[in-house]
Amino acid sequence: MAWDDGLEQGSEAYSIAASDNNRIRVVAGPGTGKSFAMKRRVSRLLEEGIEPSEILPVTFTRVAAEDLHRELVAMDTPRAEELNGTTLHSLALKILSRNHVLEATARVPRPLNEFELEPLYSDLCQHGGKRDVKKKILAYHAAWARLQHDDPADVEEFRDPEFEIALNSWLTFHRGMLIGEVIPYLYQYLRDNPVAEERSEFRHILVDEFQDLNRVEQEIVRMLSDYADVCIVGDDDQSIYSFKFAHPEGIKEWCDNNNGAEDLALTDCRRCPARVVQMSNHLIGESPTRDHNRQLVEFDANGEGEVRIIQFTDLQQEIGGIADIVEDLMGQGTHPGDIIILAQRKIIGTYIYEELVNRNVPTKSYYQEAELDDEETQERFAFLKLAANDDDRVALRWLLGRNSNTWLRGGYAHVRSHSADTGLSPWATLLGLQDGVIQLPYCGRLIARFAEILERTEQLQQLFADGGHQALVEELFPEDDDRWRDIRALSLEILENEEFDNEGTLNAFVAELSYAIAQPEIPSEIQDVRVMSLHKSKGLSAPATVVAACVEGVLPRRPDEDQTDNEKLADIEEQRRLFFVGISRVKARPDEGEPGRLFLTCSRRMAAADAHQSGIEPASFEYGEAVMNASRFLNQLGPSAPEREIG
DNA sequence: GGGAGAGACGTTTTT
DNA sequence: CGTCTCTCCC
Repeated sequence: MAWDDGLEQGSEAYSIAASDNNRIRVVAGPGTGKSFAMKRRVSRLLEEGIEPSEILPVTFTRVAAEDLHRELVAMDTPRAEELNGTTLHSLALKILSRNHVLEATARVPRPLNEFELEPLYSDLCQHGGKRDVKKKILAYHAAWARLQHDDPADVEEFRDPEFEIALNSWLTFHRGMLIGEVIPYLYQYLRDNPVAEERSEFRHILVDEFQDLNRVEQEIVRMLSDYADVCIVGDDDQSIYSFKFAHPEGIKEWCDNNNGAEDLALTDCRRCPARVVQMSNHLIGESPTRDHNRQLVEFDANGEGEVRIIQFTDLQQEIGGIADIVEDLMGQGTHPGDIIILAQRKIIGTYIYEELVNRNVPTKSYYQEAELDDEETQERFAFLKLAANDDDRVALRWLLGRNSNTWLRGGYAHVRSHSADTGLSPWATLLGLQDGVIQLPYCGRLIARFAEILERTEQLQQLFADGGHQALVEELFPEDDDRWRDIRALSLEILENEEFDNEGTLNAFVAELSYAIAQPEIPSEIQDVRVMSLHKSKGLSAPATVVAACVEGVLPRRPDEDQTDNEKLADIEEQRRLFFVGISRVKARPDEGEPGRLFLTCSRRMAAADAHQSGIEPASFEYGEAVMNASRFLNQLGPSAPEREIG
């Protein structure tokens, strides 16, 4: 298919795809077809013979990158197969792994799993205990994300230079990197090497969801852009990532910082039915902090759509009511894959998921998957890493300490300093301790534990030598155990798809598996009702959308008491944008009998324990139940919103 | 290095 | 309300 196939000349989407200005900004509201326009632009570049390796399409999530790739291939665009859509993160990991970059950064880009952070907290606990260590790590990330690192006027409350030196030293010694350091290290490398070949590697850069990038990410885009044409796309009305320090001002100021930039906009909401467009406009228009008045424009062919707002007496009723709605819709012929249910609390989403599963509705839950939540699974995975590489210092450190409250930090400190002094690896040092060649104080338990680790590791390596990857998977993640069913499935998938079984090294297998765990695949063929958070729903659309738990305390959540008034206001406004993102998922497909349906539900009461557990602060408690008011946002949907129903 | 008891904290989420 | 974390003491 040609890049301009079916594109009307002079239309907004056509201009975006066709423009050869070297700086383009596109502001595009929800449902206005920005992915479509981006796709056509990339397609044009490929058709004009630009090398795929010289085009860098940056997306916020890997799912979005895959979508772009798949759709281009489906269009039969020349060389689309070779085009790699990527997240800034995987780009950063790739660049940081290049040999000349490894030397420049002096750090190994081996990201730590969440669970592997525990011994790090313990080893650094002299800096104020686990809680403070976590806060200081967050402050360290925050400073990077906001590019305050080199600013002497840095006011970050929990910054602690001594701590950061100790953290860096721990990570250097253990040959690891925090996930949040990956972007900063790429930033430093590019900044310090202005003529690095990476800075002129691309001729065309396209960035989606620009409002969700933080400062350091935006700066990386700038540093990659000296020799490239750049097209950024975003919408500050959909900025919902303040927790990762997103810098939505960047998209507003972008044209001022890029002279001669062409400023384009997509305003026709081709996705949503008219009522939903009107309600979305009204909701976002009520924001006291919004500094413009962009409106989504209705797409007449979509029709009015259907909207219901329902309040239930308690959470059980709401969950049952939502399940009834789903069954009704399916009875009328709606495909389960065309229904999404958004709940901003995992516990509520999980109740809905369980109710639907009980009623035999095909359902999938998209809350953070937990392949590695279980300790036994963590241990098996750590052993796998160690069997692949006995100098995996992070895995070894974790395995040594895991059975102890103190992570055996006393003895380990001696092992570490001895190892640093002599240049021996921790593994070699422990072997020396075991043989009595090396003597260090307080290492009794450490040596005993190491003996177990050594035995198990040798056993696994023998197993691998005899039976290959398959034997190892069967040993570590045997069939019919829920705890590692997911990780087993991922392992088998890798062994099936790749030539690992005979060819690949154990190291390569472990790397693939780690990558797969960090970024679980989302199937492109959707057969199920999808239950997820509002954040996850970004980029999706569905003919039937339910937003559950539209109550004060959840949506909007209650801001922290110790915040300033301005911070509280900013918090509420981000929640408004979150709700805006949620309701604008609704897709009208009138010719297929799907008018586009939106259900906003809430309930009056829920169990106090559930409320506590998920951080819901209700209006009040009565007889062990939380009493909740309907969300203020339901009052701000304007005249197109229907009367509230009793559920 | 480990156990008992007191106190803090709890949400969403990307890589 | 229940779990995690920290402190104190052995």
